[in-house]
Amino acid sequence: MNSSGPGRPRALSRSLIVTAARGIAEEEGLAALTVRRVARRLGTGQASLYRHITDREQLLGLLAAEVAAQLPPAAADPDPRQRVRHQWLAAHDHLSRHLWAAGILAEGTHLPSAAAHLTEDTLAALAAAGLPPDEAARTQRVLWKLLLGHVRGARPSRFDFDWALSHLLDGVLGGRAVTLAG
Amino acid sequence: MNSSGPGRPRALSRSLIVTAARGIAEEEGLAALTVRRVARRLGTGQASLYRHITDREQLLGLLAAEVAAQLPPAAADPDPRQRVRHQWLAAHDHLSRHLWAAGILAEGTHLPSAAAHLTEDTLAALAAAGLPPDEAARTQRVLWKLLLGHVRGARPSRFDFDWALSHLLDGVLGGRAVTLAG
DNA sequence: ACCTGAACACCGTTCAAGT
DNA sequence: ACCTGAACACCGTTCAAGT
Repeated sequence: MNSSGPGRPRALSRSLIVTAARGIAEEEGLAALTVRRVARRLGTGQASLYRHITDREQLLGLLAAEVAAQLPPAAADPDPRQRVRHQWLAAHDHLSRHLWAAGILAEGTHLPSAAAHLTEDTLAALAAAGLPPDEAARTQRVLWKLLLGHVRGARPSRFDFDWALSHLLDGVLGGRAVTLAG
Repeated sequence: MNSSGPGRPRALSRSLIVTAARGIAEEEGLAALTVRRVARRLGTGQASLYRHITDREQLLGLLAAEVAAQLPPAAADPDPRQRVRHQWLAAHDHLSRHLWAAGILAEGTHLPSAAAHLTEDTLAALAAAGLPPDEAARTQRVLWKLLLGHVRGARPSRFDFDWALSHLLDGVLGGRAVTLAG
């Protein structure tokens, strides 16, 4: 019984707002996510939200950070190339399930920091595959752009993404062997 | 002297609307491009525009088609791989100069048809490089996604795009030699 | 001291009233 | 017959008035 008692009219909080906003985004997309709709869903006046968030932009950032934090962990494949491939395919699938968040993540200046574990896992795997740090960093940036390019906009294709991902890794890692000794 | 005489108050047309709209988009971005702003720039009532366009969405489509039609022609390099690379680098530069159009092109269902010559040039070059038609078509789709992914959103890098483009072409064309005889 | 209704300055689009 | 002012149903955000 976690229903609020009759003497406890409402307890608005940032996390309640984020949850309500995410519900709208998941159900009806980003365009339907208006401040007024969130307030209506929570049974509050629209002005009340501004006690807990500074503006709509910040709210979108919070939502995108949540989705980014739920990006999949590293795959278990012993081959680092396949480890990268599988983690990014899983990332593709995750973002495909939350398409509304892709646009926010793409504009975000510092938001990919919420996807820090994906970045770190990728850099580690690419290093294990013998790629120098600067090329690994560039590859990681490019994978991110490739993923967002595939997931946003019309006619997304998981197959095309996998194909591009594989060929890009082939091109980058080339004939590079997984050398166990330095 | 092409100033309108005093007895000729206005002659609104679709192309006048598109020109005015593009001016606003180039100067202040897509967010500033409102139907009312276009009307104000033309000295008309906002309702009058709807005699020549069906809605804002259609207007955006017309603008994006214009930008797509101005994508650069094929480069002159004798090596098909370099021909593809240089045409897509030029396409990157063109779209970078008209960033506001990238988003519209990305959503567009049929709009890439306005970029038909880029598609055709690329398919021809990839065929000349020995790629079978289905792989060439996939490569072309992926290049488009890669370009839009790079150009939209934060921190675009021409260098990263070139790097990804080159490595992708390497991965796709592999050791494939340019065979002159079937 | 805290909350929020009503207002402000915008949107895209429609339609009845004007010429 | 053609054009368009004013209205409608929305926005995000602010602030003065209410408890």
